Amino acid sequence: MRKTTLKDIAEAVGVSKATVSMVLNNKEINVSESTREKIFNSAKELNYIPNSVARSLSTKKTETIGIILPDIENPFFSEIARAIEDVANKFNYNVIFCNTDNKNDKEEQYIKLLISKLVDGMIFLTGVGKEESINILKNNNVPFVLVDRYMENVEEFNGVYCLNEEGVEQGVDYLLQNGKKRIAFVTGPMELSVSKKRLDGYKKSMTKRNIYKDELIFEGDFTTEGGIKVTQSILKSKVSVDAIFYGNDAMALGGMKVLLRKGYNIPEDISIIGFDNIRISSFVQPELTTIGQPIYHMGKEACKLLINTIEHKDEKKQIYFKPELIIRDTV
Amino acid sequence: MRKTTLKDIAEAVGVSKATVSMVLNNKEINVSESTREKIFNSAKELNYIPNSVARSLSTKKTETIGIILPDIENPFFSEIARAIEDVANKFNYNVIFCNTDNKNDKEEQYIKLLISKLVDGMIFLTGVGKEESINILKNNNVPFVLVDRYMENVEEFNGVYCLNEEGVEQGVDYLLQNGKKRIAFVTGPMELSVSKKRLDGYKKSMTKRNIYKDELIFEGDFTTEGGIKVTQSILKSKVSVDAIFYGNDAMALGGMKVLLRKGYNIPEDISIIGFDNIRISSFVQPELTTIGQPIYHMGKEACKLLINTIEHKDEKKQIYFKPELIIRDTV
DNA sequence: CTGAAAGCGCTTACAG
DNA sequence: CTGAAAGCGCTTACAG
Repeated sequence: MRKTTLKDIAEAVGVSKATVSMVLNNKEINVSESTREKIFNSAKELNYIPNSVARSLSTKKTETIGIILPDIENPFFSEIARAIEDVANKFNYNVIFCNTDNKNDKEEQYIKLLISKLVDGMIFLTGVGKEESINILKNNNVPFVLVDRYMENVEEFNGVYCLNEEGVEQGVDYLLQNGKKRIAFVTGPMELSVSKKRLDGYKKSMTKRNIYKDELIFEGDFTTEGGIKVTQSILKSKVSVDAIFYGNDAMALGGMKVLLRKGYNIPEDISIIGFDNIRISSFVQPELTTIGQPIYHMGKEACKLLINTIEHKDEKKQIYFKPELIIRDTV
Repeated sequence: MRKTTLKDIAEAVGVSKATVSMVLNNKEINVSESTREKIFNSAKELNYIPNSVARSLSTKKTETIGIILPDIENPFFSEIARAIEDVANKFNYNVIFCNTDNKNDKEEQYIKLLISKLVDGMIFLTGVGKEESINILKNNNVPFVLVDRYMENVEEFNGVYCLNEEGVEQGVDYLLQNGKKRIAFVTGPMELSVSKKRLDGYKKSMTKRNIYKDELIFEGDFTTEGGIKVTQSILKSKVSVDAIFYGNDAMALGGMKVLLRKGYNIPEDISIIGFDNIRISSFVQPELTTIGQPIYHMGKEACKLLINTIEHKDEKKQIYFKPELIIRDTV
């Protein structure tokens, strides 16, 4: 059984394909009420499902946006992805996700794939990437928005950002207020611009008080497994610490697990603070104190911004969000 | 700047579009080595990115598969989604995700959308859905595979299943071996076939020993928030229990959180067991004892099965996985 | 060795 | 009120 096409309906009703197309797309045209009705009925009867590939070829629009992210399994990204999908859907767009694992070559490959699929725009949830990628996008005139990806000349691009430095400063201040002095900081992968920003916030705060020490810095990888490993090596290193500031919640969760298991009481023996406020962080015991990003909101705004530029070609815009200290039980 | 097309290359090199197309697609044709080279060079120079929408219109293939799932934010689904994407990618397919929140109308809407986009096949990670959906797929000749969606006549469909009943029986047995008698069971939403299967396993085990009681059954919703709520009401209900078997890990995590917070020791005061073995369940303290599904493996096989039917139209096949008791710290 | 032509299923000026 | 025709950018028989 062949799929039904516009032509089938046109023949069934006895009008041209053009008329059918315009009627089904609710274009403002003069068609008698009776043929209009016949067309709709016939479409229904024949179970017509329009071929949007054909449509896209002629309109150059696909109503699809591409999302480039490191790993959909990571709760931060699945939360933000969900937000993006929700608003995309509201505006009748749908979404293709591409996991890059923060690999540059994968990113470039996916960008080309998405261009070849004629996506109407892209959102980058990845903090790495060469100029090269951006150039491909520019050359092909595809609108895009960056999320927390810091570039040289930020005003040239649509972007949604969180004030990472300030967030970390808040956290360090809070730890200090609670009498902590030896605050370790666990960074994300240092090739990510967001890792740098967060570390900068820490350095700034600590240096200001003359208590900054290189030995308190540890490099993690933003995963829970990574948080476990780095915490084990902190313990092994014999560096004395009374608090650990993890660059994100996923690592903090791993860290808590290790510490609890080794018999530490949190926060009595050691304080913990994270960054992100992913959903699960309030579902563990003790609940994780963290610097909250408005994750869902950021995703929403990123998607709105993208759709706006797709549809109205507005000027470039940057949106900044303020992270917020979420006081729970680990400090 | 207009995007470059086959025609541009053809003109630059001085051959026909057909030749360019065949050369770039590495078709077996007789072309002199020199024109072949010229074509590749020109394509590179002009930054040619093929228009796969046009390609799809003429080939009727999109190299895209659609995934229907309840919610990408749910760790179980993001894990399995990632698995699917990994193998899809290996075979040069890519993937569109659609979140249905287990709503029938959303599912139907997405199915039509995906058909209109000419996806080559679909994977259903959702346990609800009417016959209707399946009929649309059949009528449009789109291959699909079901994951843990139990239908009347299972042999008619490609499917990947986990032996849910047996898994739960194993868990109950293990609890019994550990001297537990008053084992509460928290189901998922009862409209999901997988919830029913798991409850059946529990009933079977308990009835066999004559210790089944209706009052020990509670209905949850498979989310962590739901696990928190249901656990609070179990505590309030004053039904005495010495173990809680949660229908999935997400609820078990919520439950553990509530119990720990109320001062219960796990497993001394109460035993907990989950189902799924999502990644995070080994990252909490105490580590969650659970019935493990081979999540990644199931996703992989589902995707392989789909691609196989897309490319070879093999006969229908069902793959069954055995869940496995993962002994950790909560029993 | 290579090209002309038809076709995939739509949309969109244009014409009457 | 409605239709004929061109075009979107590819692929694929077919012809020579």
